[in-house]
Amino acid sequence: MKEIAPKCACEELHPDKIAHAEVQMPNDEELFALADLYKIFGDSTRIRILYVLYDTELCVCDIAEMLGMTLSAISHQLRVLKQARLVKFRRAGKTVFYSLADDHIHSILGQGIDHIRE
Amino acid sequence: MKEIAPKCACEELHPDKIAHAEVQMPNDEELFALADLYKIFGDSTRIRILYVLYDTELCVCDIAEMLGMTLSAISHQLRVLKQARLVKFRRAGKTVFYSLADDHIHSILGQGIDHIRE
DNA sequence: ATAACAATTGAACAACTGTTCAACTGTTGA
DNA sequence: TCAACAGTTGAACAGTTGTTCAATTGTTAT
Repeated sequence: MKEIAPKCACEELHPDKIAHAEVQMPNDEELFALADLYKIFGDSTRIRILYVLYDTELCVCDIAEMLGMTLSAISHQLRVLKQARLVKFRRAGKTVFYSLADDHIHSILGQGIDHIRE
Repeated sequence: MKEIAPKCACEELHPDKIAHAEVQMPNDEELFALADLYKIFGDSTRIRILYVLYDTELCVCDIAEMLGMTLSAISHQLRVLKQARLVKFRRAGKTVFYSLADDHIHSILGQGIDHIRE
């Protein structure tokens, strides 16, 4: 547990609370990783891509059409989603089909929409 | 269900998949709201604030001290968290104590850290 | 080979975001 | 009333991000 050097007067009023909070706090590495994950979901284009892939695979062209955006814009975002391992892909001839990387992504998306609708 | 006008050749190969995906997709309003929520979590300063508040209330000064940041920077981010209704606050004399808005935020934070650690 | 098509990539640009700094508000105690 | 302190706010700045455009890759069919 890290020692906190009190610099403001109010801090001395509740050092116990600070100590307690420090224990619960995940380490910085975990928190930065978590922020990075949420950052991916925090863009409407990317989250719309994830939802159109919710239960099917689609090619880049289809996604662009459904979202009313250019192939290039979608491809750039698919690259981000690919690097974050949120989607996987397979090539079939000229066409590349994308789909969600695993069931875990489903549950995150499911919880997300539950939160918004409640 | 929206009609999709096929513009690329590959789309005609699987119109059934497109229709299916369209049904599952939440509406745009919901998706933009969801992206906005994730955007809040997608900043390391804000997510660190949320985690130090995980099981206690703290004043702005304490949070700044624990995160090694200025009062001003923390105050700006607390404003964002306040507007998103993720934290609440109470004033006690010169000091303002912040805490998580409700238990629901706890469960979101909990799922987040589970995902990173698994 | 060559043309046509799906998709990717890099550079450039505008829009957005987070921190800093300085000025300010509100509360307390002398 | 005045000084000290906790916190807020707005402007400015640098850094980041998402889209567009043009050029390019890779695959298929002729």
